[in-house]
Amino acid sequence: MTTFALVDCNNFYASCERLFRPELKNQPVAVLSNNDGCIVARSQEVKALGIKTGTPLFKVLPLLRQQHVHIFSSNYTLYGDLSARVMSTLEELSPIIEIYSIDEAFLNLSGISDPSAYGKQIRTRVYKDVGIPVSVGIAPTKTLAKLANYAAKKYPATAGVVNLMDAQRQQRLLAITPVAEVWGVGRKLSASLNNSGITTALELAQQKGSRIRRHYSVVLERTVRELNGEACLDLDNAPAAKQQIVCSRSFGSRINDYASLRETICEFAARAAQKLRRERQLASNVNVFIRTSPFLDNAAQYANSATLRLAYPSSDSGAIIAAATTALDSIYKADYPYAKAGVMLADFCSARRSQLSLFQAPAQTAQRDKLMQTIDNINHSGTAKVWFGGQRPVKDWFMQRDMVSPAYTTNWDCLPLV
DNA sequence: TCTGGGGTCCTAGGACCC
DNA sequence: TCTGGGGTCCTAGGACCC
Repeated sequence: MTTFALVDCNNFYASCERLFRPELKNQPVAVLSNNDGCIVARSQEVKALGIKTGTPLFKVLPLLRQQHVHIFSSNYTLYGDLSARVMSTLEELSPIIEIYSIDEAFLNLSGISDPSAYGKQIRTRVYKDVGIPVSVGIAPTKTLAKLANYAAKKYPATAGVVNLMDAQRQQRLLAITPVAEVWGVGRKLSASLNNSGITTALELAQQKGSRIRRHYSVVLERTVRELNGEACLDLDNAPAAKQQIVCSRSFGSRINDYASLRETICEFAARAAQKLRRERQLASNVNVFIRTSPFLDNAAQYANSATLRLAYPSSDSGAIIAAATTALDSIYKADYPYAKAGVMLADFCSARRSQLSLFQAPAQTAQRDKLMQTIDNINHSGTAKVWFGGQRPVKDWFMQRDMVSPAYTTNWDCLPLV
């Protein structure tokens, strides 16, 4: 039997902000989404105020002010760097690890004689090395490890580590946990399950798999099995190649003219192409979407998207930008206040075994590859220094970030002074 | 006034093949 | 008028995750 551990950072973004502002310890901290739109991370004190993740800032701003909550714009440079530090510490503690998201990872603790003690060590070590508090859930399946981690966070008496290897402990926790907290049960499913009288995780676990499969899906059936200690999900050590790459943003202010929208699409296309090259993949499909704000109900709405197929798979910024602008031209309508747009790349194949084009000489392709590589090398650090003519070179024009903290760990000019 | 961004997996249905 | 059985591939849409 495998022993899974789920290590999850506590209030990750809020903890990152606090790390370099020690005076904010025990103070309420909230972190905002792009454009300072909604709340995406909250310290314990803010959670206690009843503010939910995803709440639009403007709805709770008076309350936050009144409670002296420290508000931060998102600073993904900082979070990404601290995440990498947490993950490399975890890799030293366990040879097999699956990085599941920016703030959590599954570890394989099979063969460790006292997993609970090891869980405590993990906590201590990450806090000492990186300064970020984590919680640890241990169980024979990933779904149960998720649940154990939930309990480690929810119940202070656990001191941040819950070991669910024992079947009776599993039952006790499942019985007091709402079904909505189960990994894979979201809003729609929990509402539907509640209607059928299934309100706790234990009640879900006691369902017959075949019945769940008939009424819901094979996915939920797998969840039921996992809740009963039958491991259906393996630890995924080497992340699979991406199947799509998206670059999209809501705008800090509406875009009303074609020229600006075109520049935005070029910028997204170039960034997506760069991500694609980092993945060492080639894309065949380029999709562009544009839309007005669905929240302005008195204004005329327009949303559309178009997909273009490239003549041959490519990661060439020039080819992808050209396709994206062509797609944009096919859906653009004047006189709408555009609020969001994006570029999606899909239908990938590996750059290592790509199909050559009948109409393009291999030497020419190699030359373009070299050009892209050179551009990536020049742009490697910090803001872009080389770009295509259609892109807008200034990068901060469409995003509102009024309360952003310094890039303490990645920019010499932002080093904290002691 | 102000509502994020980036992903995955599964299913159903249509077009098409022999 | 009747119209098999077995399959693939693609797309759209819906659910979920952080």
